[in-house]
Amino acid sequence: MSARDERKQQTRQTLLDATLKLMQEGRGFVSVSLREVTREAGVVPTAFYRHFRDMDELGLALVDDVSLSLRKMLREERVKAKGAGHIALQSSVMMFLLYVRQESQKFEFLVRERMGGSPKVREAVQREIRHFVTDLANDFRLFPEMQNLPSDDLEMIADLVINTAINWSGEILALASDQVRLQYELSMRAVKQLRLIFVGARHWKVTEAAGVMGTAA
Amino acid sequence: MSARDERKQQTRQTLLDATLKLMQEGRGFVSVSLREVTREAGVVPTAFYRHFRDMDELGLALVDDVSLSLRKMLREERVKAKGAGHIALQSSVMMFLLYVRQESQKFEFLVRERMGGSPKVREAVQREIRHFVTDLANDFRLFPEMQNLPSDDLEMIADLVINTAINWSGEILALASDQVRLQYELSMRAVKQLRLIFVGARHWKVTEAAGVMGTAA
DNA sequence: TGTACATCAGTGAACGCGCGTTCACTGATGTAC
DNA sequence: TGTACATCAGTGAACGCGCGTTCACTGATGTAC
Repeated sequence: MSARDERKQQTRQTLLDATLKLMQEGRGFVSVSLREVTREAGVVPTAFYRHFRDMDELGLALVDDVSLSLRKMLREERVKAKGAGHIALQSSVMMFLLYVRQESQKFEFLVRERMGGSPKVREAVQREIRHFVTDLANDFRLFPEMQNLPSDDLEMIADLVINTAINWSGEILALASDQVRLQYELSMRAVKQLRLIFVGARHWKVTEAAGVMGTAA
Repeated sequence: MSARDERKQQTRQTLLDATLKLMQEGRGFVSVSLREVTREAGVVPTAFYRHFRDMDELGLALVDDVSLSLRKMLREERVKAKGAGHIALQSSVMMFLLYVRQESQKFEFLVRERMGGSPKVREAVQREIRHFVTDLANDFRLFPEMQNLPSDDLEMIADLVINTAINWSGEILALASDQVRLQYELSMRAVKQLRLIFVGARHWKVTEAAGVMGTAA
């Protein structure tokens, strides 16, 4: 890659970073303007078109960027888990929530744009999330307790786990960094929720056919 | 209420309905302009100020409006469940999803603005959702299987159920009305997920202290 | 290696447009006597 | 009941502003010989 190409990539990255920064205070992607992005990035508005056709194209690039670094994180966790020979739920959840706060811009983007105002970006985010679900369902096959569940059920459980984790992310990002007490309580609840799901999974086959829950007094 | 007041309320409702209609195609609340709303409602832009200080105030009114009609629906379901003496998970989930599709504008608003671009509206939506969680946790006390769980755990489970249901809502609204097959599959998965949560809840106390899940090969 | 030309990332002026908000207004409805 | 005045929901013109996009440009970097 030539020096010119390198500087072009650098500017491109600056535009992506500028967008995430502008969204940091809770603004949605669609409400960030092309001119704001270039202003934040320190280039003239027309320079934008050297990199993206419009804001939607930048949004799709952002989805790629963000989900790439998330996949990297998950791969490392997976390697660690294999090394340890088991998954420690509590520490996994804690690690995850710390990572969310550390990479808050990226998670805020994903969480917000999952249901966000740009249809194209929204679809791209949902596609990536579905990918994460499939990956997790595959990981479940390594768990002895889950090995004998049908693929459908593994997907169903993975979907529940991923969506629940996205929820935690949204909630922890809504807390200020000095609300330590609330952050702790959220973490504890998150651990319990994941544990509950796994308890449900462990007892799944036996009760699958039951269709009624409880009888009121 | 005088005839003038009545017509004022009518116009106000027209503005609220116009906003929901404009958001129908997947647009976020913040991207809907004051002028668009008045245009859709058939009044002049300045008439807006007779009803709301700005769009955020209209947004908060919309949250009230929407959560009021949701609460009404839930109250009716609750009465039915008490009458029947039990909760049938499958039919409850099916009813819920049908209701989501029937009241799609309202649910789309809630689901989108839960993490949406207007901080004030977002906080109001999250407050309402927290309210739903508390209500559901109270309902759980009527279930014999759950009566002996501490309040904390009931809240934790209610939170998981509500957030999961919001997820279903978002997903079913993303499907076109002719994607019947996908809607059916989503419904089946939803029933299973709720059942899994309840299975987890039934076996909760016993395993609460466990901290490790599985052992890899 | 040195030169002449091509490429192209970023510039800067200009445009038309929809926006939120102000202001003075109109005329139907409500109120006091 | 009839009249005179007050209220106020909705009107219409006007404003300044930031927006996305166009265009012709500049000058540093890359390429061919």
